[in-house]
Amino acid sequence: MTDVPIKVENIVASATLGKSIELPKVAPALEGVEYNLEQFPGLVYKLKEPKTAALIFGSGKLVCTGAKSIDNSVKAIHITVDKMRKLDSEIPEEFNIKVQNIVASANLGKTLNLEAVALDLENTEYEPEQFPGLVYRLEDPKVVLLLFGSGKVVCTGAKTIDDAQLGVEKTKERLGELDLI
Amino acid sequence: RLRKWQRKIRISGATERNLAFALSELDRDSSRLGLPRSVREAASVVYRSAVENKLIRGRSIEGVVAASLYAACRRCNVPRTLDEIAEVSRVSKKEVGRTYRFLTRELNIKLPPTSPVDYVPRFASELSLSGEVQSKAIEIIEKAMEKGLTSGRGPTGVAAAALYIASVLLGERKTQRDVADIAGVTEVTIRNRYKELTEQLDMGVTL
DNA sequence: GCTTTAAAAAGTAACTT
DNA sequence: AAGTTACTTTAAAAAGC
Repeated sequence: MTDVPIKVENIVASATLGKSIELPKVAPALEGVEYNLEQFPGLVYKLKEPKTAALIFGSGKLVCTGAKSIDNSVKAIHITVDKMRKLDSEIPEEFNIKVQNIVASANLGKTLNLEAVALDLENTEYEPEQFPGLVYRLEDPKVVLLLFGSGKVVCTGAKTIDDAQLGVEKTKERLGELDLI
Repeated sequence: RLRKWQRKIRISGATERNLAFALSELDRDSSRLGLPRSVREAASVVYRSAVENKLIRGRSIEGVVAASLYAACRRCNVPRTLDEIAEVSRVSKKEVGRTYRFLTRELNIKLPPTSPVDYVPRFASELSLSGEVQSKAIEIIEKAMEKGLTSGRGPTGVAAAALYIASVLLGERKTQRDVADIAGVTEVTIRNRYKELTEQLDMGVTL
């Protein structure tokens, strides 16, 4: 019954369109697209709704970041690819999409004494000179959490929402076992 | 066989040359930071063990020296910030921090986060503050730590605010600007810590 | 390792007003 | 002194230097 609600803040997903793409050819279909091939090998296209950013590569692979739900990430990718297909009808209608990372935030409800957590909790890094959060690496699920003195937490590295949720719960449980919360 | 022998000589020659370079680099950084020989020695011990454990691969000697020195300063309780280390070495703050994490992990060196208390003597002497002010500042910091007022806050900012408060309380007032400059933080940070400490600890408003 | 994207947490910094 | 913007940390993919 640990039941700590988490909020998904960002989803990173990749798609493989299955066909190489001539970036200069599809670029005109994406209003406001940015591309400095000297600086970065992909096109950068920002969608307003769902508010996301897509990185499009000549290999036919694409990365979508910024969505707050898996549905929106998938939706954003399809909207972007549909526009590209208007200038390149060879782009398949169906392709694979894979969630690569999920960032979520949560509130443990109680404040934390980070110096104490740093001493007793395993696999942590805490360098307040550099960053106010304590870095906690969980092995199962394999996620990384940032713990703050306020009791707020950020969980990243999860591939599924369940893992992000589990990561937060296990962290709270472990803190409880060590009498740190 | 002769070839193998020559290679061995060449390699050990390079090893010695690298060690000599590392130690001269360490001397240069240490003197620029005004560190005592004991800290320099501690740093060379860290550096040598890094070499023995083959941790230099893929890293610059300067970077490992800087990180070793950063670690030694912390272990000897005479901390220098990553910015200060980066300033005197020719290594970026990011590189020093990254190499430091690598070394502490690989050499199983576990250092607790720098305590604001360790910055008090240095800042106080640069500000010409008395031992009474230092003691008072340390007392303030210890109370703050007990109440969890230091979690997530930069150690230099906490030390600076505590010294500022102590200097006012004991009639040796220094301006926030002077303290901020010595501690390497902004006046805004001192004010934020100052408010937090005076409000959440005892102290009546002493502004 | 770097480049580019997005987003949260909390502290600190650098500018404006 | 208040506001704003921006940078620190974490993860992950993409193609290439």
